[in-house]
Amino acid sequence: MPYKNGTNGILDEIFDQALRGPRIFRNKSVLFHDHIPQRLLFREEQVIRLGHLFSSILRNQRSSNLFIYGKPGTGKTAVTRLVLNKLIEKSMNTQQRVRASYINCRMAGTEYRVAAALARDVDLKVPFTGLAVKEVFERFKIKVISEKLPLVVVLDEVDALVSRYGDDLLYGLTRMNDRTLTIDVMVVGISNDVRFKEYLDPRVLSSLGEEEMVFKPYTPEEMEKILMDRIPEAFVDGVVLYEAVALCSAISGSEHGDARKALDLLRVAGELAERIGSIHVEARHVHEAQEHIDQNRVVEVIRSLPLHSKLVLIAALQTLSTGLGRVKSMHIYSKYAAFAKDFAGRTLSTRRFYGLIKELNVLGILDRRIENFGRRGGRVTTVGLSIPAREIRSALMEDAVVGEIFQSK
DNA sequence: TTTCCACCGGAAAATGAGGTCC
DNA sequence: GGACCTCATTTTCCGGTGGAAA
Repeated sequence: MPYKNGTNGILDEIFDQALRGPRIFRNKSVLFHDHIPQRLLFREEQVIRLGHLFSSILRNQRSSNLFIYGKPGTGKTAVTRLVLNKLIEKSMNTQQRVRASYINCRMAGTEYRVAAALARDVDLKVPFTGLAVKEVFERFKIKVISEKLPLVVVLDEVDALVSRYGDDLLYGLTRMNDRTLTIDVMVVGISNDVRFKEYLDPRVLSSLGEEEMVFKPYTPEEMEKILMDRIPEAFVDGVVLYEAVALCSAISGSEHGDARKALDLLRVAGELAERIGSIHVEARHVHEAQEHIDQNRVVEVIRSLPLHSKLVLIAALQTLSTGLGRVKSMHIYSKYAAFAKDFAGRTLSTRRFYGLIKELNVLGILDRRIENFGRRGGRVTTVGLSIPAREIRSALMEDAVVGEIFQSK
């Protein structure tokens, strides 16, 4: 579509349409993951139970540690944060001060960063790096003991921490309730992985698992009611058609009852409807939203890949363009090695190359299989594409270095 | 049944850049 | 300024793999 006055003209038309076009959203933010609603449908039981557990802390008594598990999008984080926020609010309105720390271990990334986040939540200054984890934890412990304030620590996606760094930090936290230390620390561990408990040291398991909570997936009917509950706050009255809500519930219901997926679909469907000037959010917008989310994910993933992963992808594209459906990974490696030498100045080892192929497979871009060709051929990795070559190529073209390779070939 | 191929992949070590502490 | 720390990435080492061929 040609625009007058170049970029300025494009922006004028976009902004004018936003001002003139029909209004779809009232408050879009309630459809984002980080929004914590005032009430959580179908989770009243969990809210009440967690409230009872947290209330001991408010009475300055030691509370049982808690382990929460359930699949993604079942409300674990929302319930915990809702009750935690209420606890903090209550403690501020009364004389009973409570310290609370919520840390997402996957977002934090490393054991050091989790320890540093704990320390910062009790108002300690901790550098980004340079100290031993034990040192940071020791400073945190000294501060907590000196303050004598009850503390609630919520470690979300705790499996990401334990699977990579072991359970030393968890052990240290659960040991803080030792009778010789006169402080009350409640540890709440949240995990998507039920088997996570198998990796824990029995001492940590017996302490962390004093109480357990399981969050079951939402049924499609429950999901529909949750969406209906958010719609009056999120959208202008009468904008969202029932067919769109039913479809969002059905799609997310088929993916283990993930409420986050349902909210994403509804939000993106609303954005698409708004963009084309529609006065309603319809089922067709939900279908488009699903495609849009999948496509955007691929483009974003490829765009954010490091240079050598992009070079491996180009090598795979070029090797596969010979017409074969699948190729041996070593054929891709020789092509990659030539690109890497010319455009990156060095070539990664085959071991690292296998790692990159595996990562691209996990990301859903390459299809990696291990096949056996017997005594002559041995056991090799063969590679195909998981998504159309043109999609990969167009995402890769955005990179200056990689675009140059395409132009030079 | 054994041998052999051509990698595969786990574990540990190395690297280099960021930092703190004394 | 030197010892020591984290962290992400990469390399090195070496035992493992599984099915066709011998």
